[in-house]
Amino acid sequence: MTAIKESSTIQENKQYALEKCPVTFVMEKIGGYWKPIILYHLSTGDKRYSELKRAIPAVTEKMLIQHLKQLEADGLVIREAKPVVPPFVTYTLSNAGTGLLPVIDAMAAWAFKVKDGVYTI
Amino acid sequence: MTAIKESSTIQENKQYALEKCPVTFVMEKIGGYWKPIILYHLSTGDKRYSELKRAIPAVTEKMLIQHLKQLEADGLVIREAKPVVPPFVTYTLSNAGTGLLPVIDAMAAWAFKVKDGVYTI
DNA sequence: CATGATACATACTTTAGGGTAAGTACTTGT
DNA sequence: ACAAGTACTTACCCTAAAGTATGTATCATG
Repeated sequence: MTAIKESSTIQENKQYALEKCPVTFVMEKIGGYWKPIILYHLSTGDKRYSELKRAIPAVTEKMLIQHLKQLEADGLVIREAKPVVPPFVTYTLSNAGTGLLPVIDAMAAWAFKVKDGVYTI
Repeated sequence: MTAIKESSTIQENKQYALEKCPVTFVMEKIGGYWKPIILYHLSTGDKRYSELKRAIPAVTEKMLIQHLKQLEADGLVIREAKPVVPPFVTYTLSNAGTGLLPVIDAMAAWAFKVKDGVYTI
């Protein structure tokens, strides 16, 4: 999690958008290149850290946990660690995370409509 | 529209996410602090450039136009200019743009659930 | 004659987020 | 004794997106 400089216009504006705009609120949670993909992989059931890593080969480990930590902090996923060695950690969608799935479906539906030329963009 | 350096990992990854993930595809279109807000203001009917400017006081003109141009390039809004002086330009949601409204509604619904404590995050 | 309103454009700066590379701790297998 | 697998962490760099500031053309009005 990168340090945030307090007092920059960009942060104030983000704050403004966050309060004024529920869409921005959602995008704060699922924005970031890998978050939707992580959410997608978790939508079919809980996964170990290493399973996610293998499922998304293009992501680096730093980005993977960074996003997992943010998702956890935002209450979208639940981390469970068994105190064994080697470590055994699983990530699961929370209720809030599961509640996002319809949103994701709506987005996917629109994307496929666009790709199928329904809208003649 | 900022110039894009081709061949950077971040661009390759964006490309990857774009192809693999319809959600990322959507967020490419409506990501950016002001785009959802602009879309929202256009959802109630077409607006002049200056009306948008006044409706969203926190946005700078550079950002406003930049996002409007991107939305236009992405086929979400339609720009219409009357050849008069002073200029008279209106922006309207296209069919594709209108098609996004259910997505936006779904996002807003989730956001309000979260804020109402439905999910106990 | 200069000010205001319209709808932009453009050069320059800042910063948040993403990426690279390397290291940590602990155990099992060879 | 050394590599491999687990789940991370940390220091540093690079860039895309956002922001600042200023300029442009045209006409109407005081």
